[in-house]
Amino acid sequence: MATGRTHRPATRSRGIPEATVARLPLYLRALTALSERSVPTVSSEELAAAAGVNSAKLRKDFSYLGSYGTRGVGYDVEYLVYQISRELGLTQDWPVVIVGIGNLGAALANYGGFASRGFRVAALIDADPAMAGKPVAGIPVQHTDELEAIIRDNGVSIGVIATPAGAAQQVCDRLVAAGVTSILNFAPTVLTVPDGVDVRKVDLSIELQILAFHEQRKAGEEAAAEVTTSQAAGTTNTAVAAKREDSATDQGPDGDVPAVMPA
Amino acid sequence: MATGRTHRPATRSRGIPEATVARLPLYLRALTALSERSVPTVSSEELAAAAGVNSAKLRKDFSYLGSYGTRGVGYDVEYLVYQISRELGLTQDWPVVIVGIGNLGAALANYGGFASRGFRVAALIDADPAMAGKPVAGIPVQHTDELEAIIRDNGVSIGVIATPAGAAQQVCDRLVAAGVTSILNFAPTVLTVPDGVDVRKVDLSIELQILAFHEQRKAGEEAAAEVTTSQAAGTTNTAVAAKREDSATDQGPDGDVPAVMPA
DNA sequence: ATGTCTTTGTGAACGCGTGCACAAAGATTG
DNA sequence: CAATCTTTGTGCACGCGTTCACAAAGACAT
Repeated sequence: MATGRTHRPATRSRGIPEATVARLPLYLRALTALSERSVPTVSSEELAAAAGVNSAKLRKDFSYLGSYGTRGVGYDVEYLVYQISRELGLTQDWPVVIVGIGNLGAALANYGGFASRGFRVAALIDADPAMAGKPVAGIPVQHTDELEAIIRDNGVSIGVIATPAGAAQQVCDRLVAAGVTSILNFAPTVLTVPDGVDVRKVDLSIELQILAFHEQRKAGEEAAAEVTTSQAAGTTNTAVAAKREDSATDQGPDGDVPAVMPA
Repeated sequence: MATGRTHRPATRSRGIPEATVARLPLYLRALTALSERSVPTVSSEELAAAAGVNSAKLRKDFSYLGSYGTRGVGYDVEYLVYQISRELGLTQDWPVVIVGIGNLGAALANYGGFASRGFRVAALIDADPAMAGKPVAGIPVQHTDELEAIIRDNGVSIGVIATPAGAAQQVCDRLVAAGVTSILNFAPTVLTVPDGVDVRKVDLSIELQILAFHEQRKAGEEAAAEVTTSQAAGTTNTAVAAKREDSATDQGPDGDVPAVMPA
């Protein structure tokens, strides 16, 4: 179901599979919650349930990081939090710039989870001169002209693009030329980047379309079932077995306000 | 380039792989752009380049829909737009509710791409009584108390959750109980839903953490390379071969303003 | 009609990710 | 110290998705 798609076919980081890397933040979140409740240890079974994954998968994931568990007991929560944080590079500070301060950009700037885990909003950038100087989330918006200087002076390597689709590639090119090597793209466009630059995309429109597909399929099956079984009673089957969502592959929500691209 | 038509409607809709479904919106977007430029046909090679995927993969994807291409010519743009739209269920109207009208919820409500492709914002719902009646994106916000009635009266089957993490599961339960069977979750939490309900999650925090991982890895390799190769000249390799991002799997941005969950 | 050229559609091989099932490791109890 | 019980770590098999490579199909030229 979900997205979580890997981008590059190759580049098996350092032995850690891409699918595992995508799940580490999930484990980290569950572990942090346990840590706050002062739970000392967890079994793979418990943690897997909290993260919504298979316990065998979780154990295999952790095995790529090393043997941090104790048989018969489980995993030490604090220790695991540290190990995963370190593996994900969250023990260091990551200055991030957000380009395109429309509705979405502002929402991202205000997002609390940003600062909580090593990420720091170094600057907000927008092409509209009228926005310049106006504070958003306590940070004054700067004009696009300053982009290169901002990247350079703050040592920014991660950029978030929340511009309309039409401006995304251009912004991307400038970010990359200025030294950014990781981009999180919210604009509904396929970005072309040089080798060595990572791009992850988040596309609302795509997510909705995927849901619509399954919704349509469900409706079709329901109709078909209704025909074959004459008239069964309560067709509205309300919650029976609980199923957990699984990390799917890839994709997400999407662009900004005046999206140029249609779908 | 004439377009011989030998298409069979090929109702094979049942066996479409999930990975293919996730790419169809991508193709559709590229095709729509071509359509607006009045391009009559495209080859798999051209379209694949526009969508950022392998051409063989694209052809195989289309083969699941049926034989809509013409050998020696390519695919008829308009026809393909229609077929994919139909397959994705975009030829019908999908009323959607957005729950949690904070920064993110408002951004989503204002998002233009919503209406463009079969999706219609049926209602905005928020738990804050002060928000009730206030128009956002031209639509008056309604109180959570109305949730069940709204779902029922509008026949809503797709819900978007943009609440803080702490409220997400509760909102989800109410949506599902009211009849929603597809959920797009922006809150940083794992949602538990009954069987038959689809959940896709979009988590900004996770995306950033994945980028940080690769960024750290790149920094490490760079440092290692620097040691081995003494001092090579321009370490700042600026754009050489263009590599396209690929549809990954899963995941995305994230929650709302006052995110309760840490990471 | 025949031949050439382009592009599709797909058979087959390969690699990654998932989940089962179990042996090994360690804690715990007596 | 021995027996028992719990939980990890992983070998293995299976299935999905990707990619290559090519035969078949059709357009186009002569």
